[in-house]
Amino acid sequence: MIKNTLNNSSYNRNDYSNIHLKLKKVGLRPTKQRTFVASLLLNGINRHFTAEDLQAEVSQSGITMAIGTIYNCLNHFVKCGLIKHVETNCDMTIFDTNVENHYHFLDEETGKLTDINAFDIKLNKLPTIPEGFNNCGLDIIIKIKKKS
Amino acid sequence: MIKNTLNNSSYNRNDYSNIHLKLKKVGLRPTKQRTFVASLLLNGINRHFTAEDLQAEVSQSGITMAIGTIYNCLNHFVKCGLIKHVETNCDMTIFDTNVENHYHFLDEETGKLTDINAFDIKLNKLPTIPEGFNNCGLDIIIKIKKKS
DNA sequence: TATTTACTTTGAAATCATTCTAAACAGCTT
DNA sequence: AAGCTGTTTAGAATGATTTCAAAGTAAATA
Repeated sequence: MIKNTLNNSSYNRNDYSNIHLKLKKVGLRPTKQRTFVASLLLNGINRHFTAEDLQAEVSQSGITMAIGTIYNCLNHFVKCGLIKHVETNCDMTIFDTNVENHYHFLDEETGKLTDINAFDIKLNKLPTIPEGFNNCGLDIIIKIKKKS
Repeated sequence: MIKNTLNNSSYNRNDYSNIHLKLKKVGLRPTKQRTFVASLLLNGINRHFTAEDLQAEVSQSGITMAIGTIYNCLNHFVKCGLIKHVETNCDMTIFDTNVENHYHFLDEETGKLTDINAFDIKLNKLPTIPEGFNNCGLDIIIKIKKKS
């Protein structure tokens, strides 16, 4: 019985040099775990997901990663700007691979998020940022509910 | 030794008839606990607070309320539109007594929220709400961070 | 290449906000 | 006042996330 870890996985058969570069560029040591997660997340496809979602996806590749490592990895990615949190009050933290300006619909009943393209909302006036602070991003959530 | 509950508190010396009306109007039975919490929250002053904050405040009035009751009460108030959640990814749920349209600055480092007046943001274009759904509110959060 | 150092992963335990439970209690209706 | 139903309570349970110490690994040094 062979335990599937990153040591004997398909990891070693792929070329991850571009991902290694991305990780190094933000100051993260490109471990196998981070590299594999980055290969799933940083491929240009926009996604919303939870830590648990990601663990399941990793698992489907025949690879085992501790949930603590998943969180550790995602938190580092957020801190380095590779992904971001969506500001919602949901019971689980939702991550977003799209770090560009864009917004969300939030189905209040199911918690499901849907993207809103940046050009579908036009902001003609914004408040002055408080003295001594920098603007770090704008989150807009339009809460919706199925008509009954 | 007298245990301070709502039974022997200042509750009974006040006139809560207007609060009772507010609660009845939204279909909530005006229990002593709800009435007292409503007297703290529904006085026209805009506040952000957590369940724990509220429990501390109740406690300072010499009154004991179980944390479960605090949550139960706040959740009912939200469901009835007396208060609302702020959509943030903070570790604790933040409630808001201001149910009118308005927005927030969020200090990413401290988690502190500050109000933005509705007229300080001008939205000139909004996306179409998905078919079969109703718009239930717009949350805007401007994340800020102290200049270093 | 071998050694060292610092950082990372692991699995399990701990934390902590929130919800649940069952019994006691309190509004409301008759 | 009786009875019905919804509410409060304290404490247990839940569940997402973090922490821990030990083992492992990338990178730096020699």
